[in-house]
Amino acid sequence: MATATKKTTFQAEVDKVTRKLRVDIYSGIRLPRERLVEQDLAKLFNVSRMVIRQALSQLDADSLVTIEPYKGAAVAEISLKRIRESYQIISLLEGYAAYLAAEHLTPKDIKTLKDLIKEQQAVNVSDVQAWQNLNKKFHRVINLKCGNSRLIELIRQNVQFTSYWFIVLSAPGRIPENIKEHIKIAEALEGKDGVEARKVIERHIITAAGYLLEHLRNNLPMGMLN
Amino acid sequence: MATATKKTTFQAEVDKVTRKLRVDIYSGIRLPRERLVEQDLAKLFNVSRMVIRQALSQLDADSLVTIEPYKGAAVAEISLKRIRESYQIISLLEGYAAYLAAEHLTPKDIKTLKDLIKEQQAVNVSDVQAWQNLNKKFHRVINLKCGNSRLIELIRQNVQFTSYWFIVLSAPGRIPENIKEHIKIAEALEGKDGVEARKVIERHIITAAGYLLEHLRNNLPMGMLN
DNA sequence: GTAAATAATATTGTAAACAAAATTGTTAGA
DNA sequence: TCTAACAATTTTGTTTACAATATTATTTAC
Repeated sequence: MATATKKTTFQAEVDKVTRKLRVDIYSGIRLPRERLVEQDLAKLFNVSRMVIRQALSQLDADSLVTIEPYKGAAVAEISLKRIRESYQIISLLEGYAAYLAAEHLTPKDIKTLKDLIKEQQAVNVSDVQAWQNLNKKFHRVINLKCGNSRLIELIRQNVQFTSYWFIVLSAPGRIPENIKEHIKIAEALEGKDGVEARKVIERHIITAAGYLLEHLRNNLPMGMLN
Repeated sequence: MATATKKTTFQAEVDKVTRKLRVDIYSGIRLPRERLVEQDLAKLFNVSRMVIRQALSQLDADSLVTIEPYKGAAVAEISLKRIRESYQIISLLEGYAAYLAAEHLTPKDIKTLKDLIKEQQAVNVSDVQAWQNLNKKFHRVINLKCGNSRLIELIRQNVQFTSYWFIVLSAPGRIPENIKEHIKIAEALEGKDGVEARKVIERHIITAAGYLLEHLRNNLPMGMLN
């Protein structure tokens, strides 16, 4: 699967189901502890039970669901500890990617970053989805130029995490500050100052995580976060 | 699987086969491009074909084998690019782990590190396996104290890579230098200087990777590395 | 003899049948 | 009414049989 280029129809179905379930979990349509019964899902998606089993197994590997023998799959719970750890890792990986990318980014890339910042400034504060997309695009432009394909893959895997509904919903208050930091990052990269870009990105992400955790502590019901 | 605590006998068999195949590949008993035919392996290990399928699928996720639809599994090839990228990531992760661990390491941990260094100094230069083990132990003591369980898991996954036979075999020449660097790392950590420990570890690993790549370029037959 | 076409075989992919375990429901006894 | 034992049902786990595809061998036409 890691390198698979061709796909069988079975694998295509698995991918489709996996993606759909992933989105459902990230967007809060399926909540933590909700049971995921194979036969039900098979009927729902009109696929064989083996497709569902495979999909659930993948989501388990992503820590999005938990599987217990003879008990089945359930949407995984989320802990503050887990969130803290993930953001720490993301800041490390993205900071380093920016450091590496500084040498590879073309004037055209810098232009793209600046354009994205303009778009971000034009976003309505209440449109968290739009902000989320532009934020991801900004970081992706940088990450993709780091020159280390495995690092790119690692970032991709870890960054998915930030699509969780409770994280997206926590964004609005800090959008202006985030944009200011994006400007600093773009400036550092334009000057090919990888060390500075790294510093700013690491602080950027850790700061965001700090506010996020504070917000979650205050606003999410006990039991939601285990 | 990620969180699975209890295991069914089927899963136990899968794990066993996976481990065995992994060791065989890392140790060079099974070489790149070698086909892994399900039925043959099933007979060899005295397990059902599905056990083998599952095991191969896991190894595929680890990039140790490649699977193509209706063609089957084969031991994955290794590229210099892949090696370079992996070491870059390991240096990043372990450097950061050391930075974090500096605050958590106890005097007892420091003692353990110093004892390991003494053991390393006593190792016979030709006993690469012994050196490899002591080297891994040294780094593990530090990593385990970083306080971020996901980072520990990430390191565990990426570090496995260094068990490849051609990497282990490349070690002997640089053992003394490595020990000197270990001493510097232990000193930095004893002084709770996380920033310094990080710097030394990053340089330590990148330097080792540089020599390794040079060595491989000169000593491995073309076609071995794709 | 060579190359294309076709058959035979080997190998992987998938679904469906069956087995094992957990969960729920029911009954019987106190 | 409560609990313990047991039966019924649901759900997951695994094997097995078969289908799909690729590979190799064989035949046939030139």
